[in-house]
Amino acid sequence: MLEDSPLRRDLHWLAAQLKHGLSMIETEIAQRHGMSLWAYTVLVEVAGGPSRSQLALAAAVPVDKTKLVAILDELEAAGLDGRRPDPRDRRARLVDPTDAGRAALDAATREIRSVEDSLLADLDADRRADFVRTLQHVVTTRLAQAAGTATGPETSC
Amino acid sequence: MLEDSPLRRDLHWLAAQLKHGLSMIETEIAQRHGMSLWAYTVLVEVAGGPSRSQLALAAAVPVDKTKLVAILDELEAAGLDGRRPDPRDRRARLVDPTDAGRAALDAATREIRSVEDSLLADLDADRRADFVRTLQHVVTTRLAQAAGTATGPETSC
DNA sequence: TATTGTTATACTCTATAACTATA
DNA sequence: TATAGTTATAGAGTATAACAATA
Repeated sequence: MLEDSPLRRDLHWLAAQLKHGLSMIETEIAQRHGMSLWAYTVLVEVAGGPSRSQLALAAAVPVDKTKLVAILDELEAAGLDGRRPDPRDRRARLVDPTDAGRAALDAATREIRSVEDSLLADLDADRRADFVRTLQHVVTTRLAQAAGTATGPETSC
Repeated sequence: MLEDSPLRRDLHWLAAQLKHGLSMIETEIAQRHGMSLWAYTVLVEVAGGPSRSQLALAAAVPVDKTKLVAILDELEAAGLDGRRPDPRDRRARLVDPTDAGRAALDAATREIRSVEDSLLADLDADRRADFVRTLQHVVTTRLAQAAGTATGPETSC
């Protein structure tokens, strides 16, 4: 047998637990505001940038364009966003949030940030900043190298 | 709109990226040693403890007992573990690794640890220990509180 | 009657391909 | 001919229920 690693439970297990736990919590929050977590993720992008076509939106999230159709249907049925034809290209449809959509998004975002903040609340400011910075570094710099081109679309929710 | 959070990308997104990236990498490693990542996860438990029934194994991983059947079939077909009847209860079957199973497990584990270690390799020892300790703390202590009973079985792979 | 391992069934997600209307 | 959006189809993965053998 191999001797014990310094990582009691490995990084993969820890990341899976954290992701799964946050998914559960944030799914509940999103649903309380009338959205699935995927719909919340899309609405963040819809409200966070200029009016865009569904294709541009799909590239930004990122999510498959065929899946985006169902998500936008859900948001539209809940009155949280709307589609209108692009006057310059009648094939395309521009997506915009409604006022209710912006309100629901802000409320849900406040709750989600509050939960994520509270997870780190018992760390002092230095350790907390260090932790987040290190996690960002590992994900954006080291992981991209190690995984090569492996990390495509469809990574969350 | 809400003002920017100190988390550029939120914790959920970072955790999802890390988990997804490690899944891709470790799936490739496991398959190079003749296993799926689920089979590797089960084999870790099989080789890491005493001979146990499938039910005890399913509880330990954790994974559903019906799913475990298929995973053990895969391991058995690859010659990495074996099932034998429990002499004290003929309903139950005890699972043990073969010599080839232990060898494949050790080799795969070495590679997986190497990848996980290399992700943190450019951090000095203090920051690295701090990061892992904080992540373990957040997952095992803070997250369990916040998620309540939400984190059931089936959390990884 | 309850439990172990197994098989069968249904359900959810996702991935791919095909279709329409415009360009 | 190519592109934007949509719909339909197929596949993987998971969850639930039912079953045979044994306790």
